[in-house]
Amino acid sequence: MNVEKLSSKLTEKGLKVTPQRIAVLEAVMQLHNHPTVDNIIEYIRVNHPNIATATVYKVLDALVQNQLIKKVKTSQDIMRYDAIVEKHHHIYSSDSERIEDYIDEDLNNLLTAYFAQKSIPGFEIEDVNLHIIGKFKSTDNS
Amino acid sequence: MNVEKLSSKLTEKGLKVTPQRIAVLEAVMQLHNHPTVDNIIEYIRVNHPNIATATVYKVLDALVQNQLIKKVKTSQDIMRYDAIVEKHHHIYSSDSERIEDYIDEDLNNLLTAYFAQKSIPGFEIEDVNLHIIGKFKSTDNS
DNA sequence: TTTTAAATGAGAATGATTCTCATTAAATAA
DNA sequence: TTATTTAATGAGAATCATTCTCATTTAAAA
Repeated sequence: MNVEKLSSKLTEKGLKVTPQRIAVLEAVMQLHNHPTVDNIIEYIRVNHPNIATATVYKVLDALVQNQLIKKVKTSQDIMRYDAIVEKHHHIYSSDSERIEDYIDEDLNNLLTAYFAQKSIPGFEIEDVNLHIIGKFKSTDNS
Repeated sequence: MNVEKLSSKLTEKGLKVTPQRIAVLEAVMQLHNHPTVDNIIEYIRVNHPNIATATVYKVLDALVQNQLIKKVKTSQDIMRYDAIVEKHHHIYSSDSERIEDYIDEDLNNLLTAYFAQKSIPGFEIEDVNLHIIGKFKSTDNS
């Protein structure tokens, strides 16, 4: 995604367009493996060596607030981020920190239908997503 | 759950039975709201004022390793724990840190059936659980 | 342009978690 | 039961991710 498109995403949300915000947004989009803040900073500093750590954190917060990216829930105390806004689920490795996206329209439909029919008393559902835990069999990356 | 039962849970896993481990296990079981480590320490120190912070962390790790409790995935950088071992899902408040358990046998069956029929290439599923995000309507606690 | 309000940078501060290591205690063997 | 062994605990320091502060800079509006 080019700078113009990234800029317009920010503008659409009423956010000021700054080089730092472009860089962070681009980084989260390029780093497909649900990057940590460290991953993001490392990526950005190649082309943008002076960006402050606190700036990256503040930009990430702003992007999350405006739903341009999402936080990924983990069982660790470091935060990870996700640039995919399309409805999807996550596959978690049980023997590494690998997290993959899982897009499955049938599953979405199944869950939507299920909760259309079965509501939870005292609770208004806004979103549901499945966490799939297991082991990646292949050899390439884990 | 009494001390004998808690002890035998530890023994079954090959863990030494210590007053600290009993106390931590009991705390996580008593505190039903997916407590933070701080919640747990505060609870324990009432009857056990000298337990060290590091001990609580170490005991929690040991209990998680031995599957007597579970870590709860969150979008925050503090860890929360869950003493329920029964298969269940989680309801997350979108406007507070409240997390509730969601037990639904029909949903379990639906998901099991779905993934019995539809496998994920290169991945061996060990567990799936649903995260339900939304708003609690009631007034009591949120 | 000028103004204004917001974003950034640098480093200090915070706070959850981990580490270290001497001491203590649980489980096992005698 | 007592001695032995091995692991767990306590205390506080250390670490590390994240947040805060505030002076400076910059984007966008006037």
